[in-house]
Amino acid sequence: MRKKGVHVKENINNFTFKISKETEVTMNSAKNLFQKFLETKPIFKRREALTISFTPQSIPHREKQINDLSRILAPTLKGGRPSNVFLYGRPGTGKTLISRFVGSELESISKNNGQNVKVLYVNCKMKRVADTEYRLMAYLSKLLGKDIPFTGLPTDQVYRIFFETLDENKQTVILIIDEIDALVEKTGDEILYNLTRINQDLKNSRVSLIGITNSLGFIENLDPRIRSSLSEEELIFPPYNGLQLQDILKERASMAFVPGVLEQGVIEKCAALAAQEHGDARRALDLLRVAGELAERNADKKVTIKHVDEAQEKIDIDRVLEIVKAQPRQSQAVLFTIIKLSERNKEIQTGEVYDEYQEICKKYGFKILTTRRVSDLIAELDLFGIINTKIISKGRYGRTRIISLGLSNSIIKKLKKLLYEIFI
DNA sequence: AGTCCACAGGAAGGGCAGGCGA
DNA sequence: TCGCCTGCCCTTCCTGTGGACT
Repeated sequence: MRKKGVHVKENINNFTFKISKETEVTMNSAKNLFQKFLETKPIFKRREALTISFTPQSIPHREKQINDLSRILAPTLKGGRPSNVFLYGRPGTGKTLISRFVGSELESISKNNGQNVKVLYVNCKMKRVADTEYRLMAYLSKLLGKDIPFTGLPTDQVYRIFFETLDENKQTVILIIDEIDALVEKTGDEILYNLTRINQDLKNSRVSLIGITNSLGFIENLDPRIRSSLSEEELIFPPYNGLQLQDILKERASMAFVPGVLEQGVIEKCAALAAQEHGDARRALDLLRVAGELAERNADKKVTIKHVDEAQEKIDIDRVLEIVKAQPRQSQAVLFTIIKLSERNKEIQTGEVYDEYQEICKKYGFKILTTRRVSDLIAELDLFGIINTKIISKGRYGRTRIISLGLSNSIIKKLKKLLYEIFI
């Protein structure tokens, strides 16, 4: 006898199993979705052309920077040591792309010329990879083919291993250190002092540094000895304007999309939105890629301006959710406290946050941290752009941070749901 | 002018985990 | 196994701050 709401579905590959009516409906809708997806004409031809890891054959509106950097690195081809160089510019202005692009060109030309040139790239914002002195040295040694444990060795030994590995062969090494300001902020500038003096300890090899930073004031705060040797040459990367971003997007879109799928005005809209974000080409590419993905997901035939608007919101939500998911539990508890308080008041003070935070800790069984630590967690959330803070003085009633949420209502709603799920 | 408040934030160090070499 | 090293998270202690109040 058949049970109510359950029936027997027979023999897919000789298996017999029972499924409920509800499950059958879900399976059918999934089947329909896959079918619809298969029947829809593809939108993307080469999606990766819209990702930041893609290196295009040409880079519009950066001819000057490419020429300047090439001129600085050219002495390598005649066995000389090029000057150390510093690249400045806002995010998404092409610093990383161009340094890697010129680096790989240099590597291939030097190979043809019988020169041994190696370009090593490291991003100091890669957490747990290259964000401390030890890890940076270990990572660079690994790039040179020498594995060093994650921890355990004295730092001077890690330096020694790196130097020895470097000096094993006669070669010129171009060391690209991206987000160099993040490294110095965390570990101090001693590491840069050591790196800028690296050639004094090498017999066979030569090393040149390319430092990359978004922070224009970074170099001013360095020790003068490091400043003079690190920035022997400097290149500035100005932000792209709307028209330049359009050129970049048109070129990438022709590689990424099937011809004719982009509605009139899509590229212009992505470029305009990214131009508002300080001319960030990365943002423009993300917008176009996500708009395409949303159209593909809806099985739409064309990418429209509506998709770009949706992409804009999706990127913001995803960014915030990813950051919050990656935070330690205590930081999430502090954020949860701020969200809760902001439902009552638009502006909150540190003291209120700490009082409410203690209640939340008791409720969810977390350890209560000190005010000092919570103050740091609030500062970190501010740094991520999730909250906005401003230090004010209330005269006799002390100094405090005024805290507000810098997010739209839809993001706050999703964030609250996410934090509830994590805590329960 | 001096005092006071409620913090901000720097410095030092403790405790723990992960890992190495002897 | 033990001593040593590093990174990380955290606490404790301390000084600094700036405007209202006395």
